Amino acid sequence: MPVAETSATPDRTPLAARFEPGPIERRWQQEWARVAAFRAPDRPKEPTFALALPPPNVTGVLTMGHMLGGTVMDVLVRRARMQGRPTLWVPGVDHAGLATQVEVRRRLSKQGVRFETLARSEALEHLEKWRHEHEARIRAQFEAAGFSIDWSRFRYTKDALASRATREAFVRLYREGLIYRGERMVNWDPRLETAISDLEVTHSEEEGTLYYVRYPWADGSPGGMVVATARPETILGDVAVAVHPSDTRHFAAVGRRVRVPLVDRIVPVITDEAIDPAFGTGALKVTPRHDLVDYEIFRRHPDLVMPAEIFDGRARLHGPDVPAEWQGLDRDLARERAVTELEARNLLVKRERFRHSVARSERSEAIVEPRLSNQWFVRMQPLAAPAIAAVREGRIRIHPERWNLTYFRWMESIQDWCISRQILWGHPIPVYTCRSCGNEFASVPEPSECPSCHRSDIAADPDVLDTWFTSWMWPFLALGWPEPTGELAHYYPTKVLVTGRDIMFFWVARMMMAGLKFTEQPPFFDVVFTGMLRDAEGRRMSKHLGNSPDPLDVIRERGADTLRFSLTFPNPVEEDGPFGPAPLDGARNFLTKLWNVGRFTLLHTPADTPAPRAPPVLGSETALEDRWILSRYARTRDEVDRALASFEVSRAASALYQFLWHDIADWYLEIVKDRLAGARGSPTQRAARATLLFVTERTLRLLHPFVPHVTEELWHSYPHDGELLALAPWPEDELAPDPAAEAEMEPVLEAVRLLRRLRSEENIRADQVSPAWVRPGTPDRVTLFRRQQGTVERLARVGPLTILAPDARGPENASSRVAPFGEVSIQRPEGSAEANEALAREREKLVALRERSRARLADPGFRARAPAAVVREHETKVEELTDRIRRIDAHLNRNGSPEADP
RNA sequence: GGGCGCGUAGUCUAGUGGUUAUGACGUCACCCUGACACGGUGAAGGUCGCCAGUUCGAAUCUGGCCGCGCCCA
Repeated sequence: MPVAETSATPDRTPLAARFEPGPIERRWQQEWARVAAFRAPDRPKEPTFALALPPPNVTGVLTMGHMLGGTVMDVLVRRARMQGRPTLWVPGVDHAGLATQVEVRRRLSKQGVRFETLARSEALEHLEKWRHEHEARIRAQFEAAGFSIDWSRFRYTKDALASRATREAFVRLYREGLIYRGERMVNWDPRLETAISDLEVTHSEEEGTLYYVRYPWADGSPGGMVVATARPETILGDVAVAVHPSDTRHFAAVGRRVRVPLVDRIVPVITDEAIDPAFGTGALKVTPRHDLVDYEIFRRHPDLVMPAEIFDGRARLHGPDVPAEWQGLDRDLARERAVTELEARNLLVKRERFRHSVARSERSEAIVEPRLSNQWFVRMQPLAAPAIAAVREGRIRIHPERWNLTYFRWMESIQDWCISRQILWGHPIPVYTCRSCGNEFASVPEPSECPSCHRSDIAADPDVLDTWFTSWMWPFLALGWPEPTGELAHYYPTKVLVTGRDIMFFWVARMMMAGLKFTEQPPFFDVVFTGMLRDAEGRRMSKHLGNSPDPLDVIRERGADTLRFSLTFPNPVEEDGPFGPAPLDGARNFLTKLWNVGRFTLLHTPADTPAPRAPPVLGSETALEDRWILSRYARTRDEVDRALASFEVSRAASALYQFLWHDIADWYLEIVKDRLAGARGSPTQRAARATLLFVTERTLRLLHPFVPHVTEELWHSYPHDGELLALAPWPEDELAPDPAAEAEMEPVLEAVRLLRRLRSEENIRADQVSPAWVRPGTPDRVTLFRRQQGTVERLARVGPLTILAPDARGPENASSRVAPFGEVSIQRPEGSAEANEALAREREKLVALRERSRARLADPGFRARAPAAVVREHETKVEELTDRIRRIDAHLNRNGSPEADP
């Protein structure tokens, strides 16, 4: 294990010839852990940078989506750390009450054990076992990715502190009247036998049958009301038939009474605005206990009487209104029986297929049974208002900004939150009832007596809390709230939250509400939503579909850095995008490129070279390519900083990709090869070495947050100060872009490109060096090309390259291209036909371009209204194009294919 | 049904009023040139969904239409 001194010299590790991620990643992960590089300081100097890892559910293992979020977070955290800010990335896992219980229940049932028959303690043991297994797996996955998490501060949403915080929050809201218990229509999951929240219900279009049932008139007159229903079994709970008040078809029926089939209950025909006249016959049955809309209709009609329940918690028929022989039938059997019976009584008018929206429990897939039930709720409006204001006033910013709309829309129509669950795995609701005096009270500590009558005969509420009631406090709970811990004092509010937008409502919005309510501060200032990854078939990757590869497998096969980079480039992290072999290959290729650029640099860095502490000093002797690459570096650094400041992680990754591959590797490195291989110790060789070392070393720093292992490895082979790149300073703006150098370089690069193209068009063999000419348009360009002659010769593989005077006669037997800066020509090989098609095609293109600009200039409106600069631009363009066309014509004419200038 | 968003080369994508429309993958041709074939060089490939409008000027702004996606009912 290399341990660096704070000196220039040689703890430099030799570099393997081939990039092998596995050993590198293990080595640096161990080293980071050994020196506790990611442990947040206990007494930091401000300003700090803290971020709470969205705690994954212990339900399962991590998916690629977690890797994506983790990568974005690590980029932000590692950069902040390199910038010298005390940094805390606090991790944890979520007990995921219902979801976990479902998983454990499923596992046990495979072993032939019914969860419900277990003793409470035994069931909890199974749940804990599950939790421990998955917690370990999740942690291993995050560690393998190389995320710079402070594992010493790991938390769990059901640990003792979380329990304390949950009770504290509940009791505070309870005492303020923001939590209440009430009999409401809730979404009931009959398979799991618990209430669930609105957000845990998914709606889907499904094929169903619509039954038309005749309700005979109560007075015995012929006919009756024909009512359309998808659920004839609920007829047992009907209290009325309703029509829309303006529906003329049913005017005569309103106020009359009908006989409910199967139970022979007499009920009225009423009117209500909620009825859709276009559905069925426009007449609907009203079953207040089993439909939300019906319940609301019921409440608007005080004369109606609430019937007894007809379903139990497992959605099986029961109760006084259910015929004895139907008792215990489940919904589906009940429907069959009802239909059979209606047919037998000749009350089933018809049935038709139709598509309708079916509500299912996200957890169990069971069709949700709307059920009137006694549950605990949080009043959301008073909590939502400050959270809406925080976003509206810019105290919390959402990225990308367009999700603001979705956020506002949901927040502004927010419904009360059902937080009680009839399950085992969760924090108990801290409400107690005194059996002696009937007093109901909430208490943070477990109470031993009734605070009112002081007797100890108290009963705890049997329900537990929705998991989100704990996780909505995550950013401050994870830092120790409600205790006044150092973490809270130094690291709260956290700075940013990164997560998938699929949990915007479940979690993000609720966290804002909880933070503002309990800590009177936003829990974070920026929310960054990542996109959803899609598999090869274009489906969203999800735990649910099981179509995400295990991150551990991908890391083992391809390496963590490869995985991380493939998630940030080329597809933007904030958009939905594909994940698969193609992006992984791209990332691997890039890392190999980085590795080889590093190797090449080190090949030309003598052992006693000091670390590049400052940019190379520029002087009048400095080579153009050195100034150029330093300028490109300065631009790239600025772009990376700008992008990361606005959380555009992929834009930063892309800038670094382009710079390393195209500017450094494709151009700079090729240009300076000659200088590097030249006389030992010459000033020009030293300058090239220093410049190459500087730009590649700084690039390693800029890339480190994205691909930490490979950059750490390379950096240790570089001359370096300090022990770890992870703790090395982030590059500040040591130098500014140099537009003059870039402008001067451009004709040189363009000449190389054109000569290469000519070579290719003339089918000149790669190993053949052809004579070539450059005829610049101006004397100062002549000077430029005389200086850059060697560069053009080597990069374009031409020679000798003759630099002609602007008015010189062009070469014979050559193919030419015309550029803005002048012309380039290459000698045609023996026997090559005179091929001017390319030049003629170029001419056509230029003529078309010139026409476009001329047409613009001919328009008096353009001259009058366009900015002077734009007009001048087009005038210059026309001149330039005319010049180029004239010169093309000169070549074409000499080659015997004259064309007139139109 | 309501709302929101998105339609740019075969695929993914950059580009919020004037650019010869960006890049990646893929395709084709040539090349194992001493950092890298996980590579190099070159090329082909786009009526910027369609139709109107605003403007001197529209991929970019507005409206309508078509298609796709998401959220909510």
